[in-house]
Amino acid sequence: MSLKHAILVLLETEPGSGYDLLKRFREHMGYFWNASHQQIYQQLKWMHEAGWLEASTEPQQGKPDRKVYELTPQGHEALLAWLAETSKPEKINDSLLVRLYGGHLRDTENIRAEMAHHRTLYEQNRAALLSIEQHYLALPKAEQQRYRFPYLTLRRGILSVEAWLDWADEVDAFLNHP
Amino acid sequence: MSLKHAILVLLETEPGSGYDLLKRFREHMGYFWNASHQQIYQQLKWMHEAGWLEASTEPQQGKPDRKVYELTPQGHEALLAWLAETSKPEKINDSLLVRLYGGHLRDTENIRAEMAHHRTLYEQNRAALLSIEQHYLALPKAEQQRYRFPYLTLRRGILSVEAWLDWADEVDAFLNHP
DNA sequence: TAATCATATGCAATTTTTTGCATAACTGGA
DNA sequence: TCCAGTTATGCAAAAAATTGCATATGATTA
Repeated sequence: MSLKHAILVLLETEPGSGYDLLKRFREHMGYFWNASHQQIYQQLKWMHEAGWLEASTEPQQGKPDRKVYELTPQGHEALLAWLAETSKPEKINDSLLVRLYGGHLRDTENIRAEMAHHRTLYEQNRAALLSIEQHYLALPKAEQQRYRFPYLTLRRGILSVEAWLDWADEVDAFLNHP
Repeated sequence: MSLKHAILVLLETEPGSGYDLLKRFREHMGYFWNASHQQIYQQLKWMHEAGWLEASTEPQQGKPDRKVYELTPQGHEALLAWLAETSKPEKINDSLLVRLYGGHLRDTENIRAEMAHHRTLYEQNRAALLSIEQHYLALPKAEQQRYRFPYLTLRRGILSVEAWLDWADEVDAFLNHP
């Protein structure tokens, strides 16, 4: 219900194309928001038709034209209205945990392998997030002030990934002492 | 894509009605799986038509009949096939963080109130999870062994909620020292 | 040199989820 | 006694997300 609003937040900071948004979701919001390119282009189309966004076409040689979107006053209004709403708690659907819940039906080796695979992904993710944090902490105070809210979301990502890894340690210990 | 499989896992442990499943999701899987009653009844209908489930109708006086579902051999097969698949990382879409990312457009009081509201929910959740854990730890060893996989998912819930609360402390400190 | 990855966009069909409505009785508290 | 909550199920429509397909070029790498 709020990919539209996530897009509004990103475009309010800086105008961009669908592809730009895809990269921003992946690079800066990967921990708390995920969207496919199809989803993004669909929503941009809808938002443009609804008058939330204005599009300007940048011709490029050899490649399809880049469509750069930015907020209209109506888009800005829609964003402020959404920010004023009361939010519902996050809806979590984590299939890894469903699969572990049914662990008695599985081979322990299979569980171990799945955990190891996810651990690798989480460790890569942690490294990426910590590197972004280092970059932020090296900024002058004025710049830090500017990115203070994105930084808070980054901290959430870091604490969350670390909690996952702590849990994975518990699971490994558990699987080794049945 | 896997509410069907979450239902299979629950029904494999113990047959039940749609309403039973709703309660089990809420009470035991609330941390990692959420589904509405409409969604559950729709999926049960599909799964029954697909031959994954067998239904028996328990007449009740005054109330609509209770339909108790249990796995057919095909349902069991579908579950095992799903458990053997390699799983994708969890898809997280957390609107609270999108809203915080755009915090510069908001009133600090509004952010504080939203955080306080979610904190209350997480604290209640933590208390509930810790109480289930105490219950588990009081069980005789044999019973603990039986519920070892659900217990691992419970630990995930606990670590995860605690990480959220730690983060909320950071956010509060941050909002008080701008 | 072939294959893959990154850039850049989009349609169409299907599946999944959400929202709104509908029914009906029992139970506990203000 | 009324009101809210719990038990118990479901349909229909709309919105959102996924999957599969389609196009086209430039850069890197095996």
